[in-house]
Amino acid sequence: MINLSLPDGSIRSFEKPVSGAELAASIGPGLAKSALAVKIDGEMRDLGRPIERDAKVSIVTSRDPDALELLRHDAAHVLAQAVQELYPGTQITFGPATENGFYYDFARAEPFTPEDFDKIEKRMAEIVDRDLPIEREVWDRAKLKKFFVDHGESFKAEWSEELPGNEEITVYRQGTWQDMCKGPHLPSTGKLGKAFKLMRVSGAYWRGDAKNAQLQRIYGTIFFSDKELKAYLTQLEEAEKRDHRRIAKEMALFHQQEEAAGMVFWHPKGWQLWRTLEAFLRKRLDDGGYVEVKTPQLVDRRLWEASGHWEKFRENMYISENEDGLRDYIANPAERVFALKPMNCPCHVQIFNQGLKSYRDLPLRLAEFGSCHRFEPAGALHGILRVRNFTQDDAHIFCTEKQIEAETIKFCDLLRGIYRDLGFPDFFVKFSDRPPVRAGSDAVWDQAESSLRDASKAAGIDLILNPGEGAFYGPKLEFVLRDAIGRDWQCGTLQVDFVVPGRLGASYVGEDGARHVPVMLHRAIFGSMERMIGILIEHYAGRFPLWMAPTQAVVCTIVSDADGYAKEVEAALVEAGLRVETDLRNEKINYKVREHSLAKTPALLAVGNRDVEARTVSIRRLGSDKQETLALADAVHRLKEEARAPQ
RNA sequence: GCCCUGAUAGCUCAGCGGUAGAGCAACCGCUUCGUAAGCGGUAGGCCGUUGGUUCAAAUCCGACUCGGGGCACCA
Repeated sequence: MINLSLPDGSIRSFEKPVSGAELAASIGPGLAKSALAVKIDGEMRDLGRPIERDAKVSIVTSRDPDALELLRHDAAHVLAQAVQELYPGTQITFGPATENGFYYDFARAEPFTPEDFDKIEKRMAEIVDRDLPIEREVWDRAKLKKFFVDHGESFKAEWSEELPGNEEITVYRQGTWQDMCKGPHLPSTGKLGKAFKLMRVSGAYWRGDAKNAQLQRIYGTIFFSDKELKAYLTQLEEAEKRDHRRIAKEMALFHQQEEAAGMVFWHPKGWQLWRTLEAFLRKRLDDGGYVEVKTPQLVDRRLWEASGHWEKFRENMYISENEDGLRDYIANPAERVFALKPMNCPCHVQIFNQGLKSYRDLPLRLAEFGSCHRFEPAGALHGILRVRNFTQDDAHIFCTEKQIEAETIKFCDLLRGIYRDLGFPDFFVKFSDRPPVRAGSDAVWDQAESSLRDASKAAGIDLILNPGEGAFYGPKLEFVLRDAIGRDWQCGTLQVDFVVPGRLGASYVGEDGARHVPVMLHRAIFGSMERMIGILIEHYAGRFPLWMAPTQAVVCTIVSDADGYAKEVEAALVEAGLRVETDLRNEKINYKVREHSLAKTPALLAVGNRDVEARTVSIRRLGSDKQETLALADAVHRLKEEARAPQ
């Protein structure tokens, strides 16, 4: 007797094992039809497999949040089948579901182009119409290897060899096509539906390694309904409209050009935004007990050798010619060679090292808006989100081991407040531990990792583990914020470093009168000014809150008779500290409203003859077509209050 | 760096073997108007660079440069 308990609490008993499909049919014909899979004690299984033991079961339909992943994985298989039918000789490799859809990686000499998509989509639809049953088979390892070798599937053959020996190896068959796969899958290709679309083709490496063969990856997405697919495509269009490069052009914030690839030419409006954010952050740092410093861009190789950067980070550094102008530092290793700083930490240690420090000086928090250069591969560059010259809102906290916890808590509080005030109430934290290439002994890493973990716990922060992703000198916390359309961006960081201070000879005199090496906490909140500005542009779609907006208000005249008064209004707003422009052009108010609205100006102040007479202004706020007429002094007062940066 | 894709006026884009096009912006007039485009005119291009095919190339082919989407890398 097998007892299966259903989500509603009822229990169904069967004489012998039943399949998920039979269970669904026993509950009702509607459910049998919409059943896609079954969850047995929370584990998703094929509908056709017998349930052999007592368990909590639930029938998975398209309403189950986990069903989408199933659908997408199946779509990847159908894609692969369609491609192999259309392009014989193409090898299959992997094809998982992803967050937004699915992909499948193929090996084929001829490139796929987006022009092939129509054909492939049609064939996929055909396979859906064939409604092929999807069957699970358990295969013997040797048979599997031979099968793949015989069928010219060298990648699959390679992979089949490496599967752990104790695992059951399953093959899923749909019609004449099959793939080695763990499953689970839908009962038949007909369940897929046709709300799918192939999105793009790109390169990918076999097993994610650039040393391996290059495969062709076809991306697609699928939903249970056309309506959801359409909504997703609309959302993509929305995201494209928010693209910071597009908005930057529209709002004249900055530009980039090939003579300085990966760097930014800030225009007046963009630089104003930068200055506003820098001032906002600087105030918080001042209040938070930091002292600001400024250190050199170009620093002798010897310092980078001492810090370990020359060894661990040199590939990413810009190396200069030496002092005498000799370019060939390889032929003249004794000559002095400089490098543009890729990080600020070694320079901050130099400041720490000036003069004898006592434990009474700790914690010492040295902050810098430090401009760093890193050589990034051309393909990695992306607008101002990924650049080669960026300005870190960097700081290094020199402290004792005992102070790590208190400093971590203090930092998390500071960061939380800043993210909230920028408009990002939600963030999460990743914990990255020791990477394969690193400096420092295992004992030091053990200590660093456990201090950081304990301190995070004390700060009330939940950590998501991110193994092997730490910096070469220490483990780190990475703060990831979520934007207005649900995308995640890694910005802040806190890194514990027991290595670099010692290497660079930092020490302080302790209570015991002996010399000790301080711990250094590397930390950033924005991460980089450039990147944060890019994120803010996309988050707000250029419609910044008043305090951030480069131009906060434009005074628009309705008739030229109001020109003199408009200048007076402008002067009053400037006097109140607002960033204002005046539009005296001989254009209709409709035209001016449209133009300044498209330019995303937060406040428009229209003045006509009535306003000249009554000393009023009519305010129209971005995003609303309502107007409000106020006495000039009231309008100035109100805007001034609202334009104040969050305190 | 690798794969796909693209490059035409300041911007957005059409043209895809036969004399280079539109809208917006710019400039010049007219228009003074109360909340998302008033009217008319003028000017603006080595069709990314470079080889080739052709009677003829923005258009077809190759190379290169740069942009975009991914991969890898990463703040």
